[in-house]
Amino acid sequence: MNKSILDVIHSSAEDLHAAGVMDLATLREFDALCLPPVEKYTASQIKSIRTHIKVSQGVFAAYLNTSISTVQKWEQGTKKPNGPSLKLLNLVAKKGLDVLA
Amino acid sequence: MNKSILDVIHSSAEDLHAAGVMDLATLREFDALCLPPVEKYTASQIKSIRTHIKVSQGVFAAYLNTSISTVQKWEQGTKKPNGPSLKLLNLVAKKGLDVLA
DNA sequence: TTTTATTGTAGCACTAAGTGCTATAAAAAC
DNA sequence: GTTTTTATAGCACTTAGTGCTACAATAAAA
Repeated sequence: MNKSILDVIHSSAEDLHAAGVMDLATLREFDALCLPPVEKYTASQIKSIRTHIKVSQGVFAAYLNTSISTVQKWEQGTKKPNGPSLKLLNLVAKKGLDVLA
Repeated sequence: MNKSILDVIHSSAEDLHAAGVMDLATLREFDALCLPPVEKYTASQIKSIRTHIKVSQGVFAAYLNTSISTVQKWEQGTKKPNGPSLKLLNLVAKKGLDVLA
């Protein structure tokens, strides 16, 4: 998956929309196709994401709006984060905690 | 919950950190306390969030990194979004879809 | 207008994530 | 050295998440 190609497609779609050739709904479809792939993380990677930010499991859980127990199980590998949780982890890993504030 | 008070606390904590009086970990604790409360949405409210953005259930699901089936059940009231999902819905409702891109 | 394709509704069934709780250990603060 | 915070480990339960199917409603194309 070449990101630059997706970027070109994306900006082209935006231009078409700006020119009135493409409606908003269709533009959104293109946007969805150009969404960055959501990475999966191992237990230790999840822990790394948190420790690099220097927050406790409790604070991390608060930002993600989940329970301490859940964060613990992610980091121990007992349970794996589901789709939306993974999305949040990706956001934090790539944009920092502040995007969730 | 008065948001302006939280804002004052938050910026005060940031100042203390900038002055070297408060360490990063403690600052984070304050940040977590000042996190905006995550609102719960009814089924129809969730649908409104999506339709206002003018995206299909499929596109919406792609942004949230969840399944179409799940979005449908949220909107039908069959199932209720869990913590992290609610967090994402709040982000979209308050900041728009682009924060997830 | 009729057909075709997309989008959304409704319900069934299953699995695993999410959650709470407890006890213990490790680390940090005092 | 003591206390407090933070993290680990495991048990038990509930329900969200997911896929699949069939059908209805809407939109697009012929």
